[in-house]
Amino acid sequence: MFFRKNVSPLPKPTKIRNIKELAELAGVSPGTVSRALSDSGLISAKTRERIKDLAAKHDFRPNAMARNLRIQKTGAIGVLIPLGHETGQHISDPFFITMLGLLADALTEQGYDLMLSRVIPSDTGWLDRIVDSGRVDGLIIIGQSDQSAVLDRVAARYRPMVVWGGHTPQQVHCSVGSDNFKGGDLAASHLIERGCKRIAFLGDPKALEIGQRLEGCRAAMARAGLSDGLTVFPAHLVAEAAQSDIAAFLGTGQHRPQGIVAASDVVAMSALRALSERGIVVPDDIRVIGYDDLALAELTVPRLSTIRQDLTKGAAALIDLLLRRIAGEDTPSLVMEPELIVRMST
Amino acid sequence: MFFRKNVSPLPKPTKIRNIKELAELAGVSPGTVSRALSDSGLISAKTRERIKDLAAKHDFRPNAMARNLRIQKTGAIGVLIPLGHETGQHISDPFFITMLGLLADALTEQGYDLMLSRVIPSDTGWLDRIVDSGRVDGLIIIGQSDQSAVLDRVAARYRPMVVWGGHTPQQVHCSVGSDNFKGGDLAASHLIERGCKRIAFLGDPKALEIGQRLEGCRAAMARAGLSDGLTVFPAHLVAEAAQSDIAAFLGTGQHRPQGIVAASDVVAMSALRALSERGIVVPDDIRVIGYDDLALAELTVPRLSTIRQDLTKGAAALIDLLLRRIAGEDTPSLVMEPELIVRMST
DNA sequence: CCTAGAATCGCAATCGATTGAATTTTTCGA
DNA sequence: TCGAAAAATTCAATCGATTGCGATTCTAGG
Repeated sequence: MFFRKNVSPLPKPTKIRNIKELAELAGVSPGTVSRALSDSGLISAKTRERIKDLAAKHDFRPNAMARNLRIQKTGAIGVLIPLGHETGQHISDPFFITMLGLLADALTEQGYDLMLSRVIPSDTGWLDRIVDSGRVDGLIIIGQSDQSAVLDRVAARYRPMVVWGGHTPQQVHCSVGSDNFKGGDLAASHLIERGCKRIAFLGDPKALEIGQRLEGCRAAMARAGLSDGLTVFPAHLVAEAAQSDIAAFLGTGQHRPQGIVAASDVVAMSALRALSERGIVVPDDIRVIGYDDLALAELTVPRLSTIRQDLTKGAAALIDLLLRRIAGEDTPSLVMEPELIVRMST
Repeated sequence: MFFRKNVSPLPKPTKIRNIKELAELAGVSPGTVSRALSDSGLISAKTRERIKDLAAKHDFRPNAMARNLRIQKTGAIGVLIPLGHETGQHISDPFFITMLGLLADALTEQGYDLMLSRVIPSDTGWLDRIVDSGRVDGLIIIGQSDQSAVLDRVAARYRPMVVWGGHTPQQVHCSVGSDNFKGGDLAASHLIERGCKRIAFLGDPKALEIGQRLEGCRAAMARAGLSDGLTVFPAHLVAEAAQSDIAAFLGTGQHRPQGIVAASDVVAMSALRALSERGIVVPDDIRVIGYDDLALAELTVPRLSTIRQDLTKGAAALIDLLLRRIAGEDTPSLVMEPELIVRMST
């Protein structure tokens, strides 16, 4: 590890620092410049063009902070990732980047900046601090984690906030997500159809969404008269940890499950590898189904069957609802249909 | 897909909107409140505590925009992901989330916000616009992509900017990254040692870093007298695309390579699956080595040998250098040693 | 009890852009 | 050519917090 010098930079000609300087350079008042730059109809076309050209020539752009203060808007949307149910979790989860990428694109398109924060809720006021800081015009929260209470409390006083995750009848906050209960049901039903009688659920049900997926599995098992066949293993979402946990779990010889419902594709991937290393063949010996249908699901060996959540549609909905809330509207939550994707692992 | 109503929210008691209101409520001047809240020594301990308590009781936090304007700082660092060499690329690459997570943690710890932007450089002024918008105190750019010229030009006038990626002797901008040439050399040498005489390089060398890795491979091959044994296949970083490309490439029967150097772990993953589906056994038939050593590399079947870049150290260095640049220092670039990690795929 | 000097606190300018109201300039019909 | 309406521009207040400087209060020594 060593340092290398960079070629040294060049100086630069004088620059316009604010709207006032640009104004006296153009021989008009600051107000006129402001209106010209913002395409106000109150300015004659010729001076507007003149000022715009001048601004372009000096590549001047009005100060965003000053504008924000006056307008009382920041032009930024906060995207929060609460890591409550899993302290010390590093988001190695590709789910986040997929969602983040979609949000970043859509927000940029709408002219908003994206402020990213990972929050590890130490106390109950973490969300209030962010809301009251006045740094964002609205908030998108990815996953309730185990913080539903906090979300509900804040949602009661702060409108421009939308949450990706599960939906419960009594919740106050506006959410977007797939029907996790139905998704879990779909997954378990699929395994049952394939002949599985003993099924393991891998995932930590403390997170709202995952708990709902588990309930869905339970319902499917009950319907099939297999209520006793479901085992829950609260595998962590962290890939490395899940790895050894799953291996240990599957070591329980004769009661080995015939099917695995993983709480996410990443957990499923961990399971696939653990199984492969123990010489257990998927899907012949054990069938595995994931959740999310990330791009990764196509890359596993064998290709992963999974429950698809349409993240593209989800991201679009999150932003649509948020913008409407910023505009003052009171929007309902959105629950999307999950879809069973059958590939090679079941 | 359907909507569900949320429970309606409650009203709230009157709230302090600014420092002035808090001041008259406390019977002091706004200036005093400001000083009290910012722990200025010019205020007596008792009034300071009194005001702080009052602020806490009304959970009042001074407006960030106003503060920013006055202080001439935003408290935010921009993180940019240029997607130049690959139009339409969706960052499904776990590399980004790994880096982003590390940066988010470290920046939060330093009291900075993180503003994320994905940029698809349409013209040559994309970076100037961001710099001049005045929305951030500094910039971290992840990967030069094919935009080195733009980076150099802007670096000449804008100091608080650090780039993750490759380093060239003539570059103007400050960069942090591993020695890609040496990394490529390491990868190819390892395969050569294992007996490979025909090696394929998978990755698009238009991106600076990847081009350097390729050069490293070339050097290793030349040293071993195998200059003719290297084939380059410009596989896209996009997982799905890489998939079919790689499969097509490996269909070229008798000249099939004995080893594959993938430009990243994600590309390597694609290769592994393509091989597996064609019944080609790794490492017996073909050896595969990746680059990055992401968490994913532990989850592939078989576990992926790879060239490790210490992203934790890298992220820390990016931020350290950036903060020093913000403070006015002129920092050199940092080149870290890559490390060969041998697992099961070679 | 008086006063120098330190400890607190208030006053008012400032950051840079926006915008309603006032003012000046232009336009155009009579 | 005059004057009123319309168009263009200027003026000045405002957003909310920070901070140098001046004013006031307090402390303590003589």
